[in-house]
Amino acid sequence: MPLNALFKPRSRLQIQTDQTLTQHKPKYNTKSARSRQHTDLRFAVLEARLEQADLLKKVVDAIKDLVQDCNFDCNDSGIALQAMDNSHVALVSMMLKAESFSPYRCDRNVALGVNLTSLTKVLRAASSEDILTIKAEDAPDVLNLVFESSESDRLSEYDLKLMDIDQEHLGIPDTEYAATISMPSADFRKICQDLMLLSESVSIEASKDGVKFTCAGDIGNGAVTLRSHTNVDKPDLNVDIELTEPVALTFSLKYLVNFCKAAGLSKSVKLCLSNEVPLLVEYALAGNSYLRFYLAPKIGDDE
Amino acid sequence: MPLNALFKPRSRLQIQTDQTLTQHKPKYNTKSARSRQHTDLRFAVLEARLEQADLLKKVVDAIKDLVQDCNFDCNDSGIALQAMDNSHVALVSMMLKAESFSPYRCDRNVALGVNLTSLTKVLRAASSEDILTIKAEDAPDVLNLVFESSESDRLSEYDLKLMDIDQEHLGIPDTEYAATISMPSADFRKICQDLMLLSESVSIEASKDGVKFTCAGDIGNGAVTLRSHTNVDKPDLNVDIELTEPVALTFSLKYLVNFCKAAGLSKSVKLCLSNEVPLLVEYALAGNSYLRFYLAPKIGDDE
DNA sequence: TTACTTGGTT
DNA sequence: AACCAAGTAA
Repeated sequence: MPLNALFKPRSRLQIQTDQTLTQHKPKYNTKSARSRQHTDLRFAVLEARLEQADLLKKVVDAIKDLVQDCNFDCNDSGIALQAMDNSHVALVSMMLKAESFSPYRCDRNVALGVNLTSLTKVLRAASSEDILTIKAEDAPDVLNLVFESSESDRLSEYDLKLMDIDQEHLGIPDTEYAATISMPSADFRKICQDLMLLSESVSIEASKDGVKFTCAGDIGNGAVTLRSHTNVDKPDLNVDIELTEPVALTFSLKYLVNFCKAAGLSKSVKLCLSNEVPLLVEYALAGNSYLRFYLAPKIGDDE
Repeated sequence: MPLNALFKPRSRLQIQTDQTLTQHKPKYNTKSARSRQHTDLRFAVLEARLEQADLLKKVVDAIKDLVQDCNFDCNDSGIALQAMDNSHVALVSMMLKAESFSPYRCDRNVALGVNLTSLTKVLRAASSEDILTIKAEDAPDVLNLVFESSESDRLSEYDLKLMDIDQEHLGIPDTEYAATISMPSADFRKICQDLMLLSESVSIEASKDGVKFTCAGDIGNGAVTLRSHTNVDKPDLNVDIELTEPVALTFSLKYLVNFCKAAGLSKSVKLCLSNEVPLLVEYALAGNSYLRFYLAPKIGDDE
């Protein structure tokens, strides 16, 4: 079931799937071809400094296989990104709050249409320890990224061309989930990777004192059960389950494994489930920022 | 611009490019087909022992994609190799001095025409830690390579058939370069690899206190600036610039990335630039040996 | 196409 | 030193 059936598009009709699929080649903004020397002289509407370039590298790494092109929507509260994958089964929602930067300034709302493959190429040039500053002008045709090595003996500056992206924006309702599971992100990744060797889909079953991941495939069946438990010394390793009613839903493992690329961003992951509603997989980041993935459940014959 | 226009051929006219291109299939010497058992009984004109087979492996790895067949010119001072790539834009010049071997003996000048792909196959059999001895007879039709494991519990012996190679030999003039840059070879490799994702060519701009590598491509522009700095503790990481006048030249990144395969041979690399003259990329090896690459700059419309 | 080996990165 | 990616060989 596509996500659109579960989330209502906020402003426009669903994008033609064909159109989405043929958008592989970036179509860059064709405004005046300003030479890069002029960048500094124009007024930067956005300027955001990230102590660790690593954060953006990992975020983009985690979503670039789901989404090719998308807008980074910047305003004074931070940088947001929302995009569906081509098949409209998964949705990525990223929020990098202003508090995650030091400093952060955005004088005017601006949408930066970025091809994530190109952004990956640029970010590859940043070492994880580099300090990253991103800048954009008003009505920008490039995104400016500056990497400084911590010893500041190297300074790399890249201008990434931007594109106009016609983006569907879904309204994501605030949901009271029937079950909310917190668990170590590495464990969730391991479970999904292990079960994917047996089957294409996994059933996640939340009950009062545990979560059970089960799958059935040609070569056999698998089931991993985690019991909720708390260790005050290592809260990252806690398995915590909040439940209003028991839930069992089935999801595509391919997507879950994909989401798990974000495991490097946070020691802990939160899974939120309710019947008839997409699964929410949330990685909390420092400064109230987050990376969220939504995945429509498989229902009926889909399984 | 081909290198021939910048370096004068020393003794013969330029090889027909077609001829060079059709020499892909090794044409082996067709002297008497002596059986390998006799090798030991004949007088070895050349005998050179290398403590680390690794050195030769890395050298050959670094040049085998540029050059298919070439002569190893051996005399009592060492083993030299000089060859242009097929397109005559790049030139490799290797010198393994006698001091780099222990021991080294060469009683008579001898040119060993080798197919580098074949040599790679043979060297693949050597583990990096092996002791390598190469031997050749007078007027040889094979090159004899012996690998001993350092524990000397394994002894591998290979005879590589040699070929007659009609080789152009360019005279490389001693140039006073306008700029000589020493920098960590790993950094140079990283910069070239990163920028290659954006563009086919890079401009290298040397000024008094820094080097700037810039490129412009379809997805955006990139610029990496290194400031010269010295750290007595880690001289390998120094960025040092000797300059008589500022220079800015443009080069093909494909070739530079290729040269950077040699980064494993030395922690440091030297870039020498002057206007109208090929770039020299030098990896210094132990015992005054070296591996040098020359690359013709892109000029005018080439950029 | 898959598995392994090698090299690079953290 | 361990992990991850890419290239190569089967």
